[in-house]
Amino acid sequence: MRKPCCDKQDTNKGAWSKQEDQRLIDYIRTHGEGCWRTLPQAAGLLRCGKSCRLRWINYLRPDLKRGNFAEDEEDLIIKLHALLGNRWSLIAGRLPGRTDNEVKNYWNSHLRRKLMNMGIDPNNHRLGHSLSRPQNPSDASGSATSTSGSKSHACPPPVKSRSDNNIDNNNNNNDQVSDAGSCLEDGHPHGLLDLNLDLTISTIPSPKLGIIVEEDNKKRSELSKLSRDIECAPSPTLLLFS
DNA sequence: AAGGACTTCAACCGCGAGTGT
DNA sequence: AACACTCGCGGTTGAAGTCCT
Repeated sequence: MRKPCCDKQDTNKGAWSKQEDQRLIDYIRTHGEGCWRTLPQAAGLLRCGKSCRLRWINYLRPDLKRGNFAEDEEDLIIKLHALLGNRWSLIAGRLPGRTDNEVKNYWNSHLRRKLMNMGIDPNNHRLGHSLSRPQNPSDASGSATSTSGSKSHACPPPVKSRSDNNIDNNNNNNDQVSDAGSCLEDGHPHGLLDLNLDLTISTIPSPKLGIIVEEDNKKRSELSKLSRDIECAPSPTLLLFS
């Protein structure tokens, strides 16, 4: 049924060359983002649109802040993960210059382990006792490699809902924000947590970022909406980092 | 110095949502 | 209403780099 996103035999795969990067940058500079399906041909790239989009978003965008995560960014990711679970794009939306892929990788390679070292279960942000039931036998040592890390969900994602619509789908529905075991699970009656949801590292003002800021505001309102619906016990990490 | 184990991160894949026809 | 198509997301993979013995 679904057409493949690209004609696989005619496309390059793997690492991008400098020339490819330059072509993509040049094209987007003159024509702007969007229409990823037709972009590769228009830009003279032997890549599928998806690949171009990913390369641009995760690597070439001029507003990207590359390099190590600052401590406040780490704290914010941990807080937001406690709140939102593995919604990397939402989390990244609160970190100017960071991408969902970057945040996801950083979580899996650094922050998971950091939390585990602190005796906090990175999946549900609770202290000790619930610390990782091993997801697979080989992971029982507790060492979190990035790959096994991303495979594991101590609190398995419930019904998979890609859109954040279920954020809006309120009330009588436990899986509002339950994937990856945010603090909303585990059946305890929770008191209302006074979460500070203005969880954003201040944005560097830039005219180029107009669209991004607008997008960010959209996500912010989603998040605020979410916060209204949330009843959540203070998770240890939220307490630790607040 | 060598090579195996482990870690990192760019890139790919498959799926679901949204939208147009 | 049903289908086709594009876009965006989260999970996963694998090459390259680093560490350890």
